Amino acid sequence: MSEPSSEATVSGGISPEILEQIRQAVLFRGMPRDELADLFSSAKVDSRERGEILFRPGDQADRFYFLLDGRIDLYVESSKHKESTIDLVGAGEAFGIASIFDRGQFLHGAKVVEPARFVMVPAEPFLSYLGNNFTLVKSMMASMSAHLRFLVRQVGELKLKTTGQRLGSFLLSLTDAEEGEADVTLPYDKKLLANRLGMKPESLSRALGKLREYGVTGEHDILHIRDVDRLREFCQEADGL
Amino acid sequence: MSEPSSEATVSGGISPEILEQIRQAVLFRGMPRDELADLFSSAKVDSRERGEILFRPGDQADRFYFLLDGRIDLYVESSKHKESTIDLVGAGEAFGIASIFDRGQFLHGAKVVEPARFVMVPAEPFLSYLGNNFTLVKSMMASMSAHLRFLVRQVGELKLKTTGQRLGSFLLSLTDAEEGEADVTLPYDKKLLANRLGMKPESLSRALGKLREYGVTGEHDILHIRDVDRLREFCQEADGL
DNA sequence: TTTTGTTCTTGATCTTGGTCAAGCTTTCTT
DNA sequence: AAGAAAGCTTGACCAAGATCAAGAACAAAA
Repeated sequence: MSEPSSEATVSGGISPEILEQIRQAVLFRGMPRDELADLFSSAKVDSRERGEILFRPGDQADRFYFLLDGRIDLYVESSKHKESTIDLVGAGEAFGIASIFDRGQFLHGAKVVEPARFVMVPAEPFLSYLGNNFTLVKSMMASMSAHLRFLVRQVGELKLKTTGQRLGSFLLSLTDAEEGEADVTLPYDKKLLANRLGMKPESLSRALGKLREYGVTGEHDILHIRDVDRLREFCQEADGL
Repeated sequence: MSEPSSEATVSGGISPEILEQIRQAVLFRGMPRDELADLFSSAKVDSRERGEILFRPGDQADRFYFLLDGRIDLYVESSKHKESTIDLVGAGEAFGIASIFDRGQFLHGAKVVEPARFVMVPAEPFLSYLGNNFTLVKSMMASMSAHLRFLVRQVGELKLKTTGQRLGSFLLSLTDAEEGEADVTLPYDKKLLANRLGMKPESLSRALGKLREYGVTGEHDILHIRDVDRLREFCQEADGL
């Protein structure tokens, strides 16, 4: 199920439209257009179908990616047969950047789960460019710290929260509402979501059932939270609390 | 059980001996002595007893630490009553650095588990110094990537390994041996280790028992691995493999 | 429309690891 | 040395979630 496979669509340079899209991303926000063009001069746009693998954990990390469209599953594997989703990245996000600083090996694999169009950026010119641009350095550090925070949280949640609480926390992360009611739309299908949350699809179903007691209703991928506070309280409560 | 508490030992500047010790650490390896002295000019040496807390998750991150002696537990908390160890740091390691890039808040808390002597470094002068030193920037990025790798691995292990496999992987990480037999010494007591591995002390005991079937013997904190390959195989095997 | 395949849910059962309780060392106090 | 307090292990039980199996809802294809 899925191989590196031959290239599907490769267009040479980067169009101004795409550059503009990149300039909207947190990481490159507001960079001068010409510098950005320079930085991405050796980048390539490409696209891949569902199931294809961009790189595996341990592959040589001489490049990073910026996702224009679709969705990518970042995963680790324990054996050939079992893999676990670390994060799901959507349009407008960069991925694989941290790996190029580590030891030239990708920390995780990347697999297409929704047909994806992306920019592939070679590491070398990028690295030498970084030396002259401390602003970019700082935003990269901030971005890496945010990833650290994300993972630190995830480790904490895996260790001491139930399936219901993990799902609840995830739902809460989808809304800006601080109190009262809220509607959220699940950003990807339940099989992916289950894996992302470290559980089986069956358990996700049951977790959703349990949340009904706490005011979460709805069908398909659109859910209604009757009381954000109430749900938050449930998600934070420890057993003997 | 533990409060920020008043300062125990605070000596003004940083002695040349300590600077030399810092210069041995990965992060600052081989930096010119005078630059290092400059960088740490506003740092302070301090020490704290077991149980004291250096900072809590969410505290303002206007500083980072370098541990000279002792041991620190980096943790997250789900409620007031439950906390989970993210990592245990030992002498010669820096901690809290990533947080200062994020949003000025510590990602995790830090609690002394073995009487600790450390250097506290204010963030501000450090940050402005970074702008002129790309070498340091790169080693910091590498260090943050290493942390990311550590956490990515941990998430993967928590999601798809059993207690026995997690303990086995940890033991393997303590030895350089690629094959044959090996002796390892547990670096901290079993209660801490259990929490670090995301399980209860009772489960750690039983996990150790299970590993006996795979050639792990010994008493107290000194263990003998009869065959590293055999253990590694056990740790990587998925159920249906 | 019927067929086929996919996603999601539900139920029954089993495994893992947590909880509670007891006992055994080892170490620290006094 | 005696007592107290940790640290560690073991056993009995329980609960959360995985697994297995079946069925419902829905979508794409014939």
